[in-house]
Amino acid sequence: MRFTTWNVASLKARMPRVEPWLAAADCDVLCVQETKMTDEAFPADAFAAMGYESVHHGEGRWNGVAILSRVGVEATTHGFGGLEDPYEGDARLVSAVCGGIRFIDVYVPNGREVPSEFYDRKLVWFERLAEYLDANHSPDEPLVLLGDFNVAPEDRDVWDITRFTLSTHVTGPERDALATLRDWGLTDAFRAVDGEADGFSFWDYRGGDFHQGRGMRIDLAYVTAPVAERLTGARVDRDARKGEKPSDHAPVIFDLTD
DNA sequence: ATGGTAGCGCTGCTA
Repeated sequence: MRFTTWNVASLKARMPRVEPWLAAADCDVLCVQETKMTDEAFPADAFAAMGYESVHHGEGRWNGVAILSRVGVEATTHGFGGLEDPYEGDARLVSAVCGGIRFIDVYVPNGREVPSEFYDRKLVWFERLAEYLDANHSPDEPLVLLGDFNVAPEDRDVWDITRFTLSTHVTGPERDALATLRDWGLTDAFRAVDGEADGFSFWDYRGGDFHQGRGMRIDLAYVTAPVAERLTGARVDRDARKGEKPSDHAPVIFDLTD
C-alpha cells in the first residue's frame, strides 16, 4: 500500500497539478490539506472517475481536508467529536478507514507568531488532538496520523535553524506536542525509513525559497506499531513543487508491504 | 527596489 500527504494550497487552483499527479503516482490513499473549499465544491466526481472514493471536510475559503482512496473509505469522521476545539469552525481534521488502516488527516493551525494568542491556541489544539487520539483509538490498532503539522520536529528539519529564532514551527512547546503524540505510541514514519534525507516538504512561495533550498519538514506521518513494521519507503516528490503553479508543499509518499 | 508570493475574493486576511 502507498499513501501520501499533500498540502495542496487550494484544491481548486491545484486540480491541474493534482489530477495528473494522481493518475501517475500509483497511490492508494491521498490525504490533502488546505482544499480551501466547501463540501459542495469538492470535485468528488472527478476523483471517482479516476477510481478514488473520497471524504471531504471543508468550510469555505480557508482550511479544508480530504481523504481520497482506491482501497475503500469507511467509518468517516471529522473534527474532535465532543471535545472543545480551540479553532472551532475551522475544518482541520478528517478521518477514515482505508484498506484496514485508520487514517487521520490533519491541518494543524499555523500559529502565526510567537507569542500570540494564535500560537497559544495552536498548542491547545495539539492537546485536543492527543486527547482525541486517546479517547477514540489505541496504539495497538493500525493507524496513520498525517498531514501538515506546521512543526519541524528537529533543528535539522529546517534549512537554517539560526534563522528561526523567535519563530513558530520550531519552539520547545510545539516540539513537546509532537513528543506527546510519539509517547502515546506513534513513530515518525519518514525518520523510521530514512534517517539521512532532509525530507523538506515545504518551501515558502516568497523570496524564491524553493530554488534557494530554504525548506522545512513539516508534512509528517506518524504511525502506530502495526503500520511501522510494514514500512518500506518514504520520499518527497520534489518534482511536484516545480513547474506551473505548484503548491508551496510537495507530496510526501510512504510505502507499506501489503 | 526599504519583505518577498500565492489564493481568495474584492479589502485585507492567511499562510
